[in-house]
Amino acid sequence: MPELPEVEIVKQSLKRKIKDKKIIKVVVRNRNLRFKLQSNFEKNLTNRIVNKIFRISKYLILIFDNHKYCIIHLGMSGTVHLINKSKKTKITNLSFYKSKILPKKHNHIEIIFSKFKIIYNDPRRFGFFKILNNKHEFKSYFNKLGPEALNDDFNIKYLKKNLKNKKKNIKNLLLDQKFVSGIGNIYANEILFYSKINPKKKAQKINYKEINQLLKFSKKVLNLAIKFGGSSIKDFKNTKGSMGEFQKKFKVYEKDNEKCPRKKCSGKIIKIFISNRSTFFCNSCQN
DNA sequence: CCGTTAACCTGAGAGC
DNA sequence: TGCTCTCAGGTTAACG
Repeated sequence: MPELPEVEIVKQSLKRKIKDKKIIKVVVRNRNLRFKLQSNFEKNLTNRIVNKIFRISKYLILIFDNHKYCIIHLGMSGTVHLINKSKKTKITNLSFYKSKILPKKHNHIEIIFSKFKIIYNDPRRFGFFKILNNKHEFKSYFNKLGPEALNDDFNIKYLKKNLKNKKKNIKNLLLDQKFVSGIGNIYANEILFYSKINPKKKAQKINYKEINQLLKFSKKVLNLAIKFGGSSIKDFKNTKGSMGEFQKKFKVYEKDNEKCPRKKCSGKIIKIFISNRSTFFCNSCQN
């Protein structure tokens, strides 16, 4: 699920449900996520009240009443499900996989509250949960991340200063979380299309006009995706408006062989691989 | 220091 | 039907 907009939607949904609620019990079925789950994980969460829940780039962060932190990363295939205890109804289903029924064998963690529970499901196990003991650990954990794409410190000054010495292509740079955090493969492709920049272009050759375009569309595309509830989210209830439909707005992602969506462009969307990641762009207007 | 590649995992879909 | 191969929204250790 895991680019910034999808994680934001998960956060919003969770926040409404679990803020100020007490965790009664934690059940772990498989500790072998991307990093082995800490042995004191269950103990650290049990009987804790969730005081705060927020997001940093692609990470979810919970702060408990004892001032400890739990950070969550969804990896490639991690999904969070809220299930009401009484009716056994699934009130959210943030599902990457198209199958309606979630394979139970990948329900690795259950966090149980009094009236409902949260299930973490992750077939590929690239996601992880980690307890941080205090503010210092929290700060040092996140200081390796670059500015978040939606934040004010991802700005013209930052790009002017930091693009000129980068020899790698702009697409890889947008995916580099140490350079800018929150953007993943879908939105990197989309942002470059809107900005009319070839994904193979060397970052140091990005000119001033393109810097402005990149900034403008990074923020526009991510905000629009949040507005539409992220991409590929199904059965998403308890939210306002039409949600989880941004995949219908894709301009280039998985649109190879289609005509360029720009009316005045006669180009075609082509697919290439850049560092083993699928890359989609118009062979005419993204030069 | 830099940039690229391989590796971590499972499941879906294509091709034979 | 079943086998093999490729690909998937992420990150990072290891390498040149």
